Amino acid sequence: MSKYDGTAPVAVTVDLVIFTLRESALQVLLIERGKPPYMGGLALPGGFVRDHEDLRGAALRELGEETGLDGGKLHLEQLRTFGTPGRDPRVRTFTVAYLALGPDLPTPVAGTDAAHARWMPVAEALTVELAFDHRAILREGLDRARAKLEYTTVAAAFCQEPFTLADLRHVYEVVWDLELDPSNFRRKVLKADDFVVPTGALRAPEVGRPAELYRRGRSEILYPPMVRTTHPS
Amino acid sequence: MSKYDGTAPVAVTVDLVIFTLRESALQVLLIERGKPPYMGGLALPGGFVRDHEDLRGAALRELGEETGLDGGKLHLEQLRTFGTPGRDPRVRTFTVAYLALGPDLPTPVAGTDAAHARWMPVAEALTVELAFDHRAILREGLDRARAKLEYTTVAAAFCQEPFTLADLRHVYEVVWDLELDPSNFRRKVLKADDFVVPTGALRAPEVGRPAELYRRGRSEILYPPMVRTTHPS
DNA sequence: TCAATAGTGTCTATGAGACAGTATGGT
DNA sequence: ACCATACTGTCTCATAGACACTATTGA
Repeated sequence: MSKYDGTAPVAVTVDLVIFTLRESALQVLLIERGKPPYMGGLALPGGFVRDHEDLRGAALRELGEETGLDGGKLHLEQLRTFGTPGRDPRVRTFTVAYLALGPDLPTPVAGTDAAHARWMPVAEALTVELAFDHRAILREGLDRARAKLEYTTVAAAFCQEPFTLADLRHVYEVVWDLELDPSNFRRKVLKADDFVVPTGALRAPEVGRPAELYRRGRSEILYPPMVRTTHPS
Repeated sequence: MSKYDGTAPVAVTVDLVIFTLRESALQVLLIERGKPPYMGGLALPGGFVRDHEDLRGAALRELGEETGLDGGKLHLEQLRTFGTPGRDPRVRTFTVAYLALGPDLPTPVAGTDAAHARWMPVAEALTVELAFDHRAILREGLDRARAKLEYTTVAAAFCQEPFTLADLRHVYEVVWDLELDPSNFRRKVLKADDFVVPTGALRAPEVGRPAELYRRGRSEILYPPMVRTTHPS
């Protein structure tokens, strides 16, 4: 039996991997750190969990502070907890990572905590140096997002309502970095139960035939799943 | 900017949802608590994360202490972190839940921390009262295990090597609580790339034709996935 | 021989990839 | 008229469910 009682000083934080689609690229929100350690370096947004706050609540609060947005409208899910000793040089810190997905979010507003926040394409963010173990967290967020497009309807979380099937297809194409056949994609999405619901309205693009508009349906799972591989043999 | 620095007293623990197959039932390891709170009540095994230990390491250590088994041979993955204020009446406690899967594990040995540990069918464990929020954690562990059988090869983690395809099929049948067609199951498993590898040996059952024996293959993902629904239409 | 389980083969329905063809807007 | 994109339909192939059939053991 250990004499351990968990009273050694530890800190618990939440860190956010916030993805959006901007300019046909998957982008992640990063902040420039205003204090040590890693002062001036780039990091995922996040902060301490407060006394009477649950984990999701802390994530929602940080989301609001960093993006100026009502987090209640975004998809938010817990990713994983990171707690390797030494990941924060100051004190033993456990961080509960969250993944947030949303449609083209506003550029963070000056005069708030988010003043030093900016969007960066994920492909680029994975190559630059990030504070702490944030690169690994980002990597896991990306893997999770990619995987979840397959068997859930979260792709629609990237779309501003109402949206066209082409909008939705672009989400898959950008996140998975491949091209999908428009007609097969359409057949699959419309056959799936309550993935999207038609509004009856149309949207005229810059060129070409106007497209039907949809909203997100009630279903959270996508069955049969969308397949990423063109015959993995 | 918050004046918060995370120095309020908090504890970080790991809790384990350990599943095995015993007597054709999915069972979970529970301990009888020897101290308050919930003294005498049933709970998931777990304990404090130590100073120089990472989260997975803490989970492996607890696994060894509770089951007397080398956790390195089991499947172990992080489930989710629970930290709602008040979930532990003593102090703000965050618990990182882990899911462990293994073949028919030994009954915990007396004279260790595991002296008050016992296996209980999951169906029953979900109906009895458990300490803290352990029922919710157990529920998530079950959901995760069920989901992962679909698109990963973890089902084999429940089988002692070498095993027959019938053994493997029983895992699916017990965890999913349904019956699968033996021949279609066989075709699917053998067609999947490196799910199982033949040993060439046979095992004679109590009755019937001897079955070919297999070991776990290298693949962790199962593609195409095993489907649970008989045409969800 | 029968009972019981392992393993093989086949028919059919469904769904995905490929892609031709039609519809509807702007210029 | 033409172009670009939305949408529809069709052919083919791969895979899953259903299930008949054969194989191999012990009683």
